[in-house]
Amino acid sequence: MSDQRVVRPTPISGFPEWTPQVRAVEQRWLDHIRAGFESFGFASVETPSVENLDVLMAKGETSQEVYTLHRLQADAKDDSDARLGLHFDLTVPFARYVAQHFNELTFPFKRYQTQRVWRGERPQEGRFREFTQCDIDVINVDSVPLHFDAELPRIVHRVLSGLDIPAWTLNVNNRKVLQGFYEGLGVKDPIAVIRAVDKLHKIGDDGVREILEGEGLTTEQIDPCLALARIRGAGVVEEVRALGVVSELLEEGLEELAFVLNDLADLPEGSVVADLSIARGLDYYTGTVYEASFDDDPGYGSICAGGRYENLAGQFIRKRLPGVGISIGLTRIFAKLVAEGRIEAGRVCPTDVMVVVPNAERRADALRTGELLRERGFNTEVFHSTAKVGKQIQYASKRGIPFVWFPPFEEGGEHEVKDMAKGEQGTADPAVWSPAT
RNA sequence: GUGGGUGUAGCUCAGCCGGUAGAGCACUUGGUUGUGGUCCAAGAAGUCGCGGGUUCAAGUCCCGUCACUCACCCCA
Repeated sequence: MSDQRVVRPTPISGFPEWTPQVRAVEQRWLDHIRAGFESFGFASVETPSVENLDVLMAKGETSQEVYTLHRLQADAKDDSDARLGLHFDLTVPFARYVAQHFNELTFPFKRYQTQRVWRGERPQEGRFREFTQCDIDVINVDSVPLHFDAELPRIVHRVLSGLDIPAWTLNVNNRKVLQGFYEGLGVKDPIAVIRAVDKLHKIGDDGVREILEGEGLTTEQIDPCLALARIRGAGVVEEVRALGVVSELLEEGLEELAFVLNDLADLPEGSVVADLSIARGLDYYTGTVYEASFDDDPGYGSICAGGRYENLAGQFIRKRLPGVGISIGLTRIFAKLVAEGRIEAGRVCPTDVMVVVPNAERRADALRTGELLRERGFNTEVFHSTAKVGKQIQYASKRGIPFVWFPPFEEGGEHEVKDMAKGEQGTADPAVWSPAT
């Protein structure tokens, strides 16, 4: 080592990265998810990593910590980039996208979008500043059929069931049920109640009661709110009605919820469950809401979430464009398995065959052999120098390459191939050889 | 943003009551001539996060700072 100064590489908190072995698995996941989305007819869309800040803030809620863009060399007066921010989810960019390409799209527009998003939060386990979301949304003019509210959980179920991950449950609720119920109780600020009840799993009944008392609710109001939040599973509609609260919005929400659940009745029991404690914070959702978590570790956070929103794109176009969407938190799920050592490492490299270069004179022949194998569909690399044969094989071994190819060491000699796992070696013809014995 | 923990070779860490750094793994080379995963031998590699202070002397004590990490908040 020289006495040159070195910039010590340190991990940047909240920006995960993987070894090739692990990345190989992640790529398989991505392929699987993509195929799952496409099997339902959703089309892929990709949007820039940045949006205008006023687009990102269109919701009016500045609760998200947005990373903004600026050039290092920009002089103090130059704020030409200051209006750009990295997107913190894919729904807002999607809404903008739909408004912008309105004329070119066919509705209802069904798209999937798998991209990284950025949030300037304090990272910790399962929570990142850069992570990948796999989003599917349906957006339509004026109204979106309720069938889509049921189709999205079905897609998620199909996709997640194909991945080797711990047991999870997708909880479903409907904002109208909560809001209608609270209104029926005469609560002044239903949103505040939704926020409080959303914390039920963490702070318990007493904690929620305390907050609600602070909001000025009476015991006669708080008790039904807590009772509502406890309702879960089959029979939710009847149980809610049994609480005796009446409101038009509540009834509407119950009917929607019942419709969705009924549509999903064929899924394995326990995979998609009605849970009236799910509220989804203060997001833009107005109807159906989804939230999935691991059964054995619900505190880890939601691994998949979404819902229905009325008119999200309304900020960008003078049309009513409601939608329903759901997002799989790929990074959060994947990182948990990586941390727990549950990812069975994939290949270090995609190479099927490594061709040995016997010596400088035979290199051209080795390259030709590599080309032939490649044309036949094998991922083939020709060793990068003329090191000792032992070194070359060792390299293949470390890289987990299953076959090492030996071109003739002398003009006119025979090719040989070695099965690294078995340690067996024999003559072979590169024009017809295949690893299946 | 608030509070706690940690910061020593590429990685995981040790370093007792202060006396100018160690292990394992990884890496390089060798164990001769065309063959890996084991073994043996040798070797290379450290601004002890950074800055300041106390001291004859600091990785070791004190202060500050940065980074990482955990909890809260919030969320995928």
